[in-house]
Amino acid sequence: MPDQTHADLFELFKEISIIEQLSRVLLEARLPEGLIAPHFTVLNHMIRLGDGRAPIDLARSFQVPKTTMTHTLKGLERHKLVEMRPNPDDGRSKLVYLTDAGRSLRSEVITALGPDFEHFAAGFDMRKVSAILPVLTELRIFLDEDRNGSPPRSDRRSG
Amino acid sequence: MPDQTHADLFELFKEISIIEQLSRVLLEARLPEGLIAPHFTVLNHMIRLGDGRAPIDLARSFQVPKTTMTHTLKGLERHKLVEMRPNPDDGRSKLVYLTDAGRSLRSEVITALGPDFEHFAAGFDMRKVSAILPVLTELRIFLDEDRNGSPPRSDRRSG
DNA sequence: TATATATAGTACGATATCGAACCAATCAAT
DNA sequence: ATTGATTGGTTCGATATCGTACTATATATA
Repeated sequence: MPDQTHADLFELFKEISIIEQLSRVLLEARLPEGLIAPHFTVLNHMIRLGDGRAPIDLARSFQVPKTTMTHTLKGLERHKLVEMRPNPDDGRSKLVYLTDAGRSLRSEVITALGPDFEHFAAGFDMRKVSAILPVLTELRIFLDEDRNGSPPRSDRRSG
Repeated sequence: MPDQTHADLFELFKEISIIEQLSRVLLEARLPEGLIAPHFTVLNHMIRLGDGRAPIDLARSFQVPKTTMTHTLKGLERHKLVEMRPNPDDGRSKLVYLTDAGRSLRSEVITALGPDFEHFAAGFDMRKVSAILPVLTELRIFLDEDRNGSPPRSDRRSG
């Protein structure tokens, strides 16, 4: 039997995995037909951190293989939520830009989530959420920086 | 702009989504070829809560469509980590049992994660993990119970 | 008992994820 | 400038996820 530290970490990741799944289902229930969580996540990321990045940068940010990002971006393109332009500084790469429709959709989804959030806040002590948020952020940053030290299993990092 | 409650919840689920993905990559790096996180998760679940349940029960527990669970169990069966027997009490259903190999594998994976956990504990204040764990559990329980009040989008619930 | 409804599981098709292999462009080292 | 290694992106094949539709069995109700 592992020690308490191991047990806590095991439990931590188990709870997080379940919460991720349940919250993903909630999000996807508010997305238009044909879009799933990764599509929305990419839109949100670009609005927050700026568009005009290369797909490979997005793949790194989300820690997914570049083939996966290619596929996700194709979906967003098909729905006219982003558009791809050539990168004037590098003939190999493209740059991803949000369309007006992309920006609008992101806002609409957030609005549509409002009642879900209200319902949540009505049944759960939001002070507890606020209390754990900084730790989760710290945790995410730690894991995110840490992975850059581990050998990648494939082209998940940098190709 | 949504209020602080909305912003916190949005942030909460975003962080959890990222942590889930990073931790899943860590777990899968320790799994044998051909097995991914859901396979391990099902093994772990059966060891903790007992085997001999029907696939539909597992699907409900993990909040995945029953077709997904069928597929996951097929993978576990192919690797001889579980075996399916008919349910003597219900001709429609089967019961899923762990094999010795299944039990062993689960232990081995946990052992293999040991160094990862040690590394983690060396770089992150474990008291913070212990502190947020009860809230995450409470959160998971809330979401999990809450979903039973919402209309399902398909056969994710109960078929 | 007969029939309608509900449930467990599977088959199938569409899309998603991901690793391997590949191409074109870039960069590094002469 | 030439050559070799690296990098961004795509193609392709394997597996995963999920919704729809279907079969078989069970349950409810006439």
